[in-house]
Amino acid sequence: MPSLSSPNLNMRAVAQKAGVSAATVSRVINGYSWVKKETAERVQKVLDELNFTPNPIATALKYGRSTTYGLIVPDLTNPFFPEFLLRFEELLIENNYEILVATTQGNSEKLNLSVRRMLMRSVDGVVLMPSEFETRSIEMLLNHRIPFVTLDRRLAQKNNADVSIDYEHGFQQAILYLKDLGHRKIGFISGVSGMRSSKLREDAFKKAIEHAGLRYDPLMMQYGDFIATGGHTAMSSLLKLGNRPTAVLTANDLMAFGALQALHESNLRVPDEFSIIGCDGISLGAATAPPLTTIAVSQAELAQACLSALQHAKDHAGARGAARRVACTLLVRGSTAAPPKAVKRVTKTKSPSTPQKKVTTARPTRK
Amino acid sequence: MPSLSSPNLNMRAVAQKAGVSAATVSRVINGYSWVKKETAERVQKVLDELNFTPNPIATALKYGRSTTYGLIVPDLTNPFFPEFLLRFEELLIENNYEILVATTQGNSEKLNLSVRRMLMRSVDGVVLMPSEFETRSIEMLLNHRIPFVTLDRRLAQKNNADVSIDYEHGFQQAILYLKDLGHRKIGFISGVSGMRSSKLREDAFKKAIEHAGLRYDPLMMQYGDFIATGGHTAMSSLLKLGNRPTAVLTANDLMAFGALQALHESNLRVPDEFSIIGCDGISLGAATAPPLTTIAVSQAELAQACLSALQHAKDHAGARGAARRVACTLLVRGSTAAPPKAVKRVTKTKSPSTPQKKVTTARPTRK
DNA sequence: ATGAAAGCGCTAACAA
DNA sequence: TTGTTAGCGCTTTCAT
Repeated sequence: MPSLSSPNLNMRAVAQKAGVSAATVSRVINGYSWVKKETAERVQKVLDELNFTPNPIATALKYGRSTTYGLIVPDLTNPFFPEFLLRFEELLIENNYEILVATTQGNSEKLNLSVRRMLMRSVDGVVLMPSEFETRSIEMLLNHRIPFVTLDRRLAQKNNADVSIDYEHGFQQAILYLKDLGHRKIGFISGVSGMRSSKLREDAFKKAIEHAGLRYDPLMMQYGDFIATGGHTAMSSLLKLGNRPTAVLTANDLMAFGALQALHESNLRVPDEFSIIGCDGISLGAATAPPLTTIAVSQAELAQACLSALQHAKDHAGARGAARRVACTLLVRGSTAAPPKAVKRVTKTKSPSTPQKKVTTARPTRK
Repeated sequence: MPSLSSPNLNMRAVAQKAGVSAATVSRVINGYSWVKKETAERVQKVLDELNFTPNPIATALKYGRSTTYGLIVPDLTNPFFPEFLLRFEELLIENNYEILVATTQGNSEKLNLSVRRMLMRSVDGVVLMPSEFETRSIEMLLNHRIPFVTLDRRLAQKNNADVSIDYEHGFQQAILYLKDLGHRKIGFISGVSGMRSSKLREDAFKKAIEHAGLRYDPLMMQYGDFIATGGHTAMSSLLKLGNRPTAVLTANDLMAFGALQALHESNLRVPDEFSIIGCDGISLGAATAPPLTTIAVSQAELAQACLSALQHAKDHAGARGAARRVACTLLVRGSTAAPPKAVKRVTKTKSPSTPQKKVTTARPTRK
């Protein structure tokens, strides 16, 4: 059952109706070879008339490509990934590609299984977003010469590109913004300790702190788990600190939710008494009380970068994929304000290094 | 490229290695026909050794079935749907099925397109979750004899089953629970006016109110849009009411988030001054401040119901699918408590009809 | 009980 | 410029 209107319609039928051979129809559809203009038009007319689209399954069998990309994510419960999927889908349907989604839940067995599923379905490429990798699954991809893109691995080899998020910039904006508001003691809730994706954001945080001329205090850094409960726990610890921070950044939005919750339970009012900045820019961040200020990754850009990396790989089989970077920018919503007692010390630093207007991006705050 | 370890491995290769014909290998794999036990075992050994799985694309082309189900959802931004996807995936991978996901964004053009995509890929069935349907897309499915399951349509025809959520029970639990806490004025934030899915929950609400011996007041009902902003607006309206409610139910969790936000902005403390109950039971509901009490749908059951409906359709082609019901139960977290000034009027109603203990389900509250 | 052969719908090499 | 043919990997009559 190939095409839409009629349950049975194939190239031979089209060919017959147009008075040509199936091969010619194929040529017209794929735009290859030189088909006489007249013939092409005639065929095209029938094609339109019948609203015919070649059966992708037959093409997949014959030609090798399945016009399907795989997407392997760690966790569909974190809205970041569904939101990526959404954007990725938008891009792919334009090209009549489909997506095969698989979830790993941070489980390496499941990662292997997912990769196998992808191979079995002959995907043309895979976007690999799990936080932790495993050599074996990568090797399977490599063996089968399936192009793949990783996220934030900062590592590329043959048939393999990497898209990484430029946290440095986003974190710098965030820290400068907080500093301008008067914050001096800024904490950070990282992800799982030792995880590469945590490290990246930790480093960006430290760098931004130093870049802003503030002192990095290891006590201000807590580890979480990339989900809300971890953010909650980490924030509770931070609040117990003698010399506690007045503002906290988190390595993702989910943990910021948990942090918000912990603050609420401690009767600390956000943003008046405490400021929070998340990271990711998930749309639900607009729905917290107060709405979450966050370092937002452009999902549209991310999806585009992944897709073009995959397409590039197709056209340059065997070549090492380029590393691509995607920006992230501070999105000011409602969880940030000046600290309770604004630091009175005469500001020797240059006046607002990054004026809020400039920093605020896109989406309007609801307020 | 069929199977995992070696990029090229097909049935002929297996057959050769086992000293039989491809046909026999096929028979062994599919368990059909009577293959001599000895032969079967020998083939099986080679199969295991080579870790061979038949190429699903070839099977799809030949046999018609693609071992793929389609899932069409309205909105991946509402965690309810990714969470369903998660469960559905869990179920499907066991059977070596894959999922094709499509999003409609409430757009009927996109719904049509999605159904087309499904047809083109010869899916074996479709789970249709969009809030609004369009005859055309349903007809396409019907024409092609593709089994499909709808959600909350309460309508089944040939090759088509319906799974519906038993809101009545959940809403009753919620209302009784609130009543026992002392609430008498309970509001409701519905979905988009006129939408079937809104109506269902509205009716469940009204019924529950009356069942609890309370009076249904139309002023206490506001329409939202199934996303947070709508919940926010609706809650603001409700708060402006002269005789405002002390507790509010919402038709989904996302709107409860918005409601929570509006309450926060009005400086009303939840749950001390106002109670909120959502609907859906998305996991992020545990991460709000305070954690959201909600009427939780069992996603595992829902996924299972959809799958078995689809499987049933496969085995009984042309038959009308049965209607299935999935339960939902009150999940008490932290957004509900007695109203500010507990109603002193001597309770004539029977003592706590549904004690909280019994009502509270599963997941522990963080507190 | 097993094998040979045809064919699902498409494309690419080869012929014409 | 176009048509004929073979074959992608599998399943399934039809022979044997």
